[in-house]
Amino acid sequence: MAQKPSIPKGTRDFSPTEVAKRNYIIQTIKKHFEVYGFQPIETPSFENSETLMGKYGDEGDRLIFKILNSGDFISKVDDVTYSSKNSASLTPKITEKALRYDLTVPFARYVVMHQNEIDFPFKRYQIQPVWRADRPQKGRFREFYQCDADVVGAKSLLQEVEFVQLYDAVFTALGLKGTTIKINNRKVLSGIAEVIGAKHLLIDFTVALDKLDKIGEEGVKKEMLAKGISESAIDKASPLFAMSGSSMEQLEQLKSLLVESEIGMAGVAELDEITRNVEALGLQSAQLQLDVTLARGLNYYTGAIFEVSAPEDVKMGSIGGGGRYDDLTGIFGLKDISGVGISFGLDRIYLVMEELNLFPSSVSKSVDVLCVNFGNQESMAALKLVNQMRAKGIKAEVYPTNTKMQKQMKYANSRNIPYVVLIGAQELEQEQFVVKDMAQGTQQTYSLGNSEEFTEHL
RNA sequence: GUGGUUGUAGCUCAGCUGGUUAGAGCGCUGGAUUGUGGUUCCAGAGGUCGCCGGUUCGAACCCGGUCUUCCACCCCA
Repeated sequence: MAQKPSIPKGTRDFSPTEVAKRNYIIQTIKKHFEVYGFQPIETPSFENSETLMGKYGDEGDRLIFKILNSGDFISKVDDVTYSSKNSASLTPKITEKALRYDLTVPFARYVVMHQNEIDFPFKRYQIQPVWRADRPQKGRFREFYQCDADVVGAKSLLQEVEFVQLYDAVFTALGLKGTTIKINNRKVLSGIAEVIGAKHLLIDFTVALDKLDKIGEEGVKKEMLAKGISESAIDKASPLFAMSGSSMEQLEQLKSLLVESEIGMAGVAELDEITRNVEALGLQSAQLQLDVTLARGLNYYTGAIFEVSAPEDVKMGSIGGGGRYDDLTGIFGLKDISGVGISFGLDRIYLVMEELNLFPSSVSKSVDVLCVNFGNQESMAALKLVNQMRAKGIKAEVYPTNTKMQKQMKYANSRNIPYVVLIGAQELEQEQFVVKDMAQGTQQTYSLGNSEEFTEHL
């Protein structure tokens, strides 16, 4: 019995047009990564479980796809664990491998393993799929691509400035205007937690603060209370809810709030330097915005935190994120290596560009030239011409069968082919070929012996 | 992982309180047009109503389960 085919939830097939559009984004990102001096690496799709587990928090562990061991794995489990029916204790005994959850942790592992071959500072980029056992939504998949660029082994804040410029350069090149690059600093968040006396509740505090734009001031306060943050502490933090004005103005407000906190002031100083330098260099189409409520990736970020949101009129989560992590490689035994990086969410950028109609029509063009097939003799002449064009790198093909012209023209039209070449009996006799410009509807005749006359315009 | 939502032709969607052969637009195929697509006209093909089970004389419609989509939470690209 034939089964109805399907693919797992949260995964997708990509048609030729979709692949072309995805490649267009990838090529643009790749080009800029390389222009900025990053070098590509690739890592395996799956890692040893212990490399990934525990690096993304409890929530992260739950979302990691585990790979079942091969062979008779269940007989190797001891009876106590087996009969406990406890997933948490059974899982590590039957799954030694897991699918990559992001590109940053595998990169940290890579750096530690190859530390003796690497020239620091090491600037690498990596464009590969990652997997998360999340419940899918719009713009949220179980298999998706991340495009990461990171620098390890350099503490200078110049890197942060460059990453902001890199974001701006890529989004400008893609024609994606009006993106907002939000920036914050983990040290500022630590400072605030310290000043209000909730140092031990930093994560709870920041996770709640992060929701300000979503659930409002009252909602945030309520959540903080629920997490055990005292009312007086929340009161002290209240200036945060009313932060406004330019980045510089907000920094001034932060300075007065954080005078007592050494770490907080260090964060303010970093933000100050980064924003000043970005402002001095200027951005083309993106906007840099200080956002003290931004609190992503706290499991490893230690300094700057970035998040990019799509233009306002598009409903989409962040299309990029990143930050500085002072000791990511520490967990793998390599101390004192600072890293900072950013990530582009290919699939979400795709959805945003599709919604805003930003893909150039040339992206989905399959070939440049299609020759109509009029029969054996004629198509041989066409093949000859096509070979000349292919030698010049022009994408050209001959329609494979001698069907009616209407059908061939329709085919060219629906495949978005800009030029159709006609070599029929008449043309063959006169050693000519006719080129129809599909967009204009115009036709022009060229000599078969002098095809350059046509091809040099392409 | 929790709560909800969606599924009808290739696509976008109609389909009355359950009632006979389930419709439209677009697309597709053929013809008007034997050397001209994108415009026009005519004709035609195409559907186990997501899947499994139940209620009923009778189910696209009601009930249960399941898969999928999307949404909120969680978290995140």
